[in-house]
Amino acid sequence: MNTSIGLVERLTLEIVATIRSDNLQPGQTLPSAKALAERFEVTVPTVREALRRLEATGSVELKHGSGTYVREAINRRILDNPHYVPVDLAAAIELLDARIAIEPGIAELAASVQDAAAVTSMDSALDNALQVQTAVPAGHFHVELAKASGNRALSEMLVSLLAIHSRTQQAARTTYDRLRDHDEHAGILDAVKRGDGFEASHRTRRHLEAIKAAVLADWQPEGEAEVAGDANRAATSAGDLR
Amino acid sequence: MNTSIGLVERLTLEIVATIRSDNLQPGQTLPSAKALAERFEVTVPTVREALRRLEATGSVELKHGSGTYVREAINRRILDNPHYVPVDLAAAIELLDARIAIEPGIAELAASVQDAAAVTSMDSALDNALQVQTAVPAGHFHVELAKASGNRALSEMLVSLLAIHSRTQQAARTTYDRLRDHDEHAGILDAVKRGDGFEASHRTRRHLEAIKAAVLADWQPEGEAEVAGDANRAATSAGDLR
DNA sequence: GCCGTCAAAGTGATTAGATGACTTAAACAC
DNA sequence: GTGTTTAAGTCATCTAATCACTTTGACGGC
Repeated sequence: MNTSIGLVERLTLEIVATIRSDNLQPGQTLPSAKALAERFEVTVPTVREALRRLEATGSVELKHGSGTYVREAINRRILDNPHYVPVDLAAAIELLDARIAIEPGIAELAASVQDAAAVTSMDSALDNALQVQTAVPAGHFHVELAKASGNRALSEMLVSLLAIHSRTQQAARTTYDRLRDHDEHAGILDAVKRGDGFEASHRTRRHLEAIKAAVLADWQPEGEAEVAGDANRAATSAGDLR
Repeated sequence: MNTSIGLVERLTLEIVATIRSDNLQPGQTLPSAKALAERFEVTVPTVREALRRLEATGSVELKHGSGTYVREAINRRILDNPHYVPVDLAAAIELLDARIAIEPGIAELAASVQDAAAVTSMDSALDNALQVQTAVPAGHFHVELAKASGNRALSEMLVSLLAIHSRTQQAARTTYDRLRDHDEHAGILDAVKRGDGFEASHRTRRHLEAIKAAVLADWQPEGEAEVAGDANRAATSAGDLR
């Protein structure tokens, strides 16, 4: 009866269960594929198929010659599709619209929760933004804001949106000013600190709508201007979709 | 240079690419594993590992003895983690909070978009709800509402939330009345039809908060009352988290 | 003693071939 | 024409082996 699902899928869930029961944290290594095969009384190829499943969902990482490592996403419930390919500017706008729809609510929640630790994280995210920026970093202001809401489902959704965005990004270059970006973030953070949910929500919405407007404006000149002034551009366009 | 990613991951992306370029739709079958192995000049186990990745993300389904089938999720960007296990009542509340944070915005969007076809879908979803209910059906009112927003990222997020919820559900039984549920849906739909975004948003929020309140109230009696009146309960508790 | 080189062991990556189980549909008998 | 049987195609799993990469520790030069 229980065998209505395949051996591989069952094995996958068993591996996840042992990761949890053994309290393995992200960064730690799983037993070798051979060891897992013996423990669960299956063969190595079967184990590998199970690990590939977990790899696709970001739960583990297979490092050639090194081992299999637990990854953060094992604790996430909402993921981005790692195999999704089509990325154009329309998709970028759609993602921004999605953010406009959900982030004001997140900001409002964050203001009502008032988590001290989360506020600190947002503070440092504010500074980080003026430095270098990586792909979808922990320390991203909007992600920290979502975490401050205390609702993991919400922050996971935002992380997913931003992850997708980072793959779309090449198509959507923005000229959104870095300093303006910083100022608006500071305004949102201020409202959150004061516990003013309405203001936080409102500012977040305006912030994202301004970014969207900037993206659309940047889109207007169509084919041209694509090649011009890369160096100059880089100085002002780094603020980007945050 | 391009080989910084493994053979399996590259193969996975190539398979997705050919599914798209061959315009294979959900329900159609992929070439056999052996055929794929020959086409991409790898061996069958390697192909299988790639297919397992796609299986984990819901992009394909491997049917024993039959074939490999394309599935809907190949067109989704946001997914639920199929390997996520821990599910308790606190998680259910968190998911409801997430819905409260995002669905009002979705309803507002839907009201402003005014897609005729989507409204029709919501109409029939309204009726379906009084009939039997499956897991996370297409035809679910809130999903159709999200689709009516015209933003796929939003509807995908909601589908993910509900999919997670359906796995959590056993822990969270609600006494939310089916008729009340229907009436509130009708009210939201009415507001959407009128293009009254504010009203649609407001009603959605109240609707979800009422459900949350019902879930919490049901939780109060803690350990007791869990076993009592299953038959009676079933008559009124079917409305559930919609 | 310290540090760099190198060899060996451990681990994942990929291949190869074979067997079993399940599904489907065509061939066959009635 | 209908039902059963059979055969082909397909996924599922296993066994066995080779290759490639990483890490570590021993060895020897400095």
